[in-house]
Amino acid sequence: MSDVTGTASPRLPGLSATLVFKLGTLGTVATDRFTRALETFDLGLKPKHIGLLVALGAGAATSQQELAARMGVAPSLVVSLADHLEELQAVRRVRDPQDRRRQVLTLTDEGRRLLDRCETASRDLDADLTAELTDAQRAALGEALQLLADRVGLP
Amino acid sequence: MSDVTGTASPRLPGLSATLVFKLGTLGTVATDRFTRALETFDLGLKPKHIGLLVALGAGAATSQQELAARMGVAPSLVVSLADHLEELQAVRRVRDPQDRRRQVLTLTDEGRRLLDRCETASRDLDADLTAELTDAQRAALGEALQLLADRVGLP
DNA sequence: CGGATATCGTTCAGTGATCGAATGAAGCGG
DNA sequence: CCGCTTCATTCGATCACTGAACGATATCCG
Repeated sequence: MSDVTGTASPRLPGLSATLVFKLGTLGTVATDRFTRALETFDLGLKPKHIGLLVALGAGAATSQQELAARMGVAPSLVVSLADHLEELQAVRRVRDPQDRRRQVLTLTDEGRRLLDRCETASRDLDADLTAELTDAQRAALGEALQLLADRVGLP
Repeated sequence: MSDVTGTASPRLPGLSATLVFKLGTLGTVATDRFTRALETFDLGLKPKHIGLLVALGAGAATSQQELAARMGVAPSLVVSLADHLEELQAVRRVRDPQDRRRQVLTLTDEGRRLLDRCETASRDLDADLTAELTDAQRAALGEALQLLADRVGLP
């Protein structure tokens, strides 16, 4: 009966039914939980630190500029993240002999251990988060999110 | 010698294959895009403002404390968000006659219009984001995300 | 009734994350 | 050699957000 025009009252679906909205809110929740998990390590690390390690683990040794570009943050932020990670021996900072302006970052064994701990923690969070999903749903979700990530050009 | 495709260890999947990681990164992207869309409105609004409108639209008139609890932010933040939205005539602030300490917020028609604009913008972002998904995937994704949202107690 | 206590909204100062501009060292083109 | 660019770093500024203090109101209990 109601609106043939179709514009008046799409109030039931609503903004909160859109993907961007759900992704935004769930993303915050996910990041919060991961942040709390990180805090239990008691190393003063934030998600961005781990993001740096991940961006580093992907390819070979990388300059800080390159890292900043990959992560979408200011180069000056990479400095402080790398400072902290270097103190923890998770990364090594070496001047590139071919171009002595560049600081080449590489992942150390300690950094790999740290990444493993994060992976374990993340899997635990995943399990808790998806407790009410079927295996098929879990798989479909992971697949779909991966497609979105590819679409926007992420790791 | 050590890498290449031989390692059957759980190193290949990696942290970036976990849901929390994907949700975190995609959540940031989604929020960034929504933020940019909001900026085109040129009303000085941030996602949190819209979050307040959504939290408000859900139920009836609500006190600021209640809103703060729902949104998981400090009551003092609700003050400034509501200040801005009130200037834009998107919400009305009225002292509760039953309890004159409480400021009761209600969504105005202007606020509803604003929400509609946001919904339209979000649907556009959704369409772009999921351009490479099949309809079935899109549906499954929305469903799964809704289950996660329910699981963690979100709108 | 009346004083102690709790609650609501508001203000304000402080903190943390992030950025942008300025700086200095190093490379590069002519 | 000399300007021009690029890299890392430092530093000051900004923005969102919080927590503590405050005043006004409400509620409880003797």
